[in-house]
Parts: sequence; C-alpha cells; structure tokens
Amino acid sequence: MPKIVNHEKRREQIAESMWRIILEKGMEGATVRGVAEEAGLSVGALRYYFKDQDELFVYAMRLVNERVTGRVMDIAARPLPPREKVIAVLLEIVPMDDERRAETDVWFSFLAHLKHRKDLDGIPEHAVYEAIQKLFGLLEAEGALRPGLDRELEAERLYSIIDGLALHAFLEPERLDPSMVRRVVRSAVEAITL
Amino acid sequence: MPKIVNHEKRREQIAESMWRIILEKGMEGATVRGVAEEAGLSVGALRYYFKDQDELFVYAMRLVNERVTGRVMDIAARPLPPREKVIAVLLEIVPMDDERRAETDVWFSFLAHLKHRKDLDGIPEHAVYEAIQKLFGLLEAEGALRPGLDRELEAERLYSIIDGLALHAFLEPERLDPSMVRRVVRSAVEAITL
DNA sequence: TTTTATTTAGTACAAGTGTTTTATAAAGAG
DNA sequence: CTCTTTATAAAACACTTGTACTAAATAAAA
Repeated sequence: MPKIVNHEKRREQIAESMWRIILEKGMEGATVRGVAEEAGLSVGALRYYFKDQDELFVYAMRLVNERVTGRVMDIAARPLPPREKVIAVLLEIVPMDDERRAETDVWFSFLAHLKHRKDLDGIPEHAVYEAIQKLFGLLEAEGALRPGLDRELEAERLYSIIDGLALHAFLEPERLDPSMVRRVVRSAVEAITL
Repeated sequence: MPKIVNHEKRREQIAESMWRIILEKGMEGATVRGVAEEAGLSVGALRYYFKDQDELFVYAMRLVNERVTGRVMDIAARPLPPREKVIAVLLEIVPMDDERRAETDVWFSFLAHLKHRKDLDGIPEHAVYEAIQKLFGLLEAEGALRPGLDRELEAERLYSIIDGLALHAFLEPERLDPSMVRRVVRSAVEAITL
C-alpha cells in the first residue's frame, strides 16, 4: 500500500551508519542524532525502525557478530588440512586489513560499553573462546594435536595470543604489521600441532 | 598565609575518585559533577584544582601509569634469578587480584577514550611493549635466553599473551582465575629461557 | 584584628542528550 | 481522483553536560 521499504535492509544500513560513527568518534559519538544524520535520516525516521537507542545498540552489535561468524564458518567448511584450517580461521578472527580492523574496533567499543550496561538483553556471546575450544576439538579428532599437551593451558595461551594481537591491532595499528601477525599466529599453531 | 592544603595530595584524591567512578559507571559516568560528588567536593572546588575536564583526565591517567611503573621497578630491583625476575615483573603487569584488575580496567577505559581524543597532550606511553623489550635485554645479557630464538617474534608473542590475559581479566574476570594466569605466564617465560 | 590568599557553595547558561508528539509526504487501493 | 497505510520530517520536551561567574567562608600572617 505505501512506499514499500525493506525494513531489514534499512535496519542494517542504520547499524552500519552507527559503526562508521563509532569508528570516527567512538561510542560517545554514537548519539541518536549523529547516527540519524550519518544515515541520512531524521531522528523520527530512526525511531521508526528502532524503538530506542538500546535496541539499535544491540542490533548493531549482533550484526557485527553475524558478519564475522559467517565468514569464519565459510572458512571452517573449506577442505583444508587441520593445521592450515586452524591457521586460516584464526587469521580471519585477528584483524589483518583495514576492513576487519574496523570491525574489531567497533566490537571492542561495544564490549567496553557493555561492561557497564549489564541490563541489556540479546547481546551475542564473545565467540572467540568457544571457537578456539572447537578448533582444539578438531585438531584432536584429526590426530593433529601434539601429544602430551596440557590442553586447558594451551587453549588459554592461544586465546590470549589471538585477543592480544587483536587488541594491539586496535590500539597501535601503525606498529603492528600484518606479516608479523601472520607469523605469530602460524608459530603459535605450529607449536601445538604435528 | 592562607589555609594550607597539600595540592598534590588533593589532586591525587580527586583522581582516585575518578577511577572509582570509571570502575562503576565507565568513562561516561566520569562527569565533572560525578567526580566532584564522589570526592565529596563541590564542582567549583574541583575546578580549582583542575582547570577543566581534560586536565583531570590526563592527570588521572598519568597517575595510574606512575603507580604501576613504580611497582614494576621495585620488583625489577629485587635480587632474583633472571627468569624469576621476568616472571615476577610480568605477573605484576597482568592483573591478578581485584585491586590490580581495577587498575587495568581504568587503564583500558582511558586508552579506549583516548583513541578519539588525539588532541590531548601529556599522555603517558603504553609501557608494556618497552618493558618486554627490556626484559628480553636482561635475559640476553644474563645468558638466560634460549639460543636460536627469533627475538622479534618471541617478543611479539609474549606481548600478545600479556595483554591478552589482561584483556580477558578485564572483560571476563569470573572465568579467568588467577592460578591459570600464573600458569600461562610461567609457561610462556619458561619456553624462551634456559 | 585586619589583611590576604585560598577554598567553597551556589547559580546561570549554552550546548547537547534521548524521547515524544505532531505534522507532512509518498504510494498504492478503491 | 480520494482514502488509507506507511514512511519521514520537524519541533517540542525534559533533562544532563561542561563551563563560567559570583559571593561567601576560611585560616594563616601581619
């Protein structure tokens, strides 16, 4: 009957506008007015798609998560030897180019904000820990895991390396170059696989 | 002539009030009014000690840095075998108890805020990278470093582990227990020392 | 006690905030 | 065309923010 708009697409557009604002000005810049302007909409129009700021926040955060997990699952489905598959997945999680650095940036901003907003519902889990547990499961099932390892310790170590690299790519992108990230990830995986 | 107040002590008290607010409500709660109330002062009094919010911010951040580096240097001065000294220093950087977890929490809040406030002057350096370089220098000088290592790679790996652990202690303190932190740090150091 | 530098409380204001209300425009249905 | 539904815009509301300013209070020294 009326002007037909794809609601889901619009919501994604608005969420992506929010990401851009967060990248430029941080979480504090992600005001309703700011996001609306970035999206080329009025405040009223934005409210038409999200009932309040919190709903937009949760949606935008979930969307980051969906994009990343989608790409990771694509890689996990590829026919690769176990060790190479693990490396490929980890290199997809750690930010290597500007686009994924931006993703990490926004994700960390969301996480930090969340520390003091425990009332929000529908927040996705921080999936890296679970991902690493699954990767260890894969290596073990394929018999590619080095014997005699303390699996709990090695998982924690690998988890720290991945998020540490991500954090450094976020905080000091000019110092940490992608080839070094690649070398650290590869050596960390080779140390625990046959 | 007038009422003599130890200015520096007062400034430290105010900065510590700011830390407490940031811990509870995050950076967004650290308003001038909020900090003043937490410190039991009027807004005018706070303004008397810090000309504006930015000056307070920079001061409070520098104070965190000073406290941490002070404790690290104390440990570095202790007469310990190289490997144990390195472990002790790293365990001082990674948050193990509530007090130091709080410190890390505040530090990350400051850093995240800083990403979008490049105009601020007098911000201290993120000293962990330099500290790790120095620790490698100590190990090498003492001949405690395992031969044949790619030092640049190992430094980056250790740096990632330390900040990854710190990040996890910050984001998911309930999951990551101190004994695991200790084990990860110890095994990481033992892997590169004789 | 007077002087003088310091300290505080209170108020004011412009800018910015999330949210709500009201009005308007667009697009198909009858 | 008119009418109804959807979509957007604009303005208003109630509140918080950083900053500025004033007047009062305080306490040590002369």
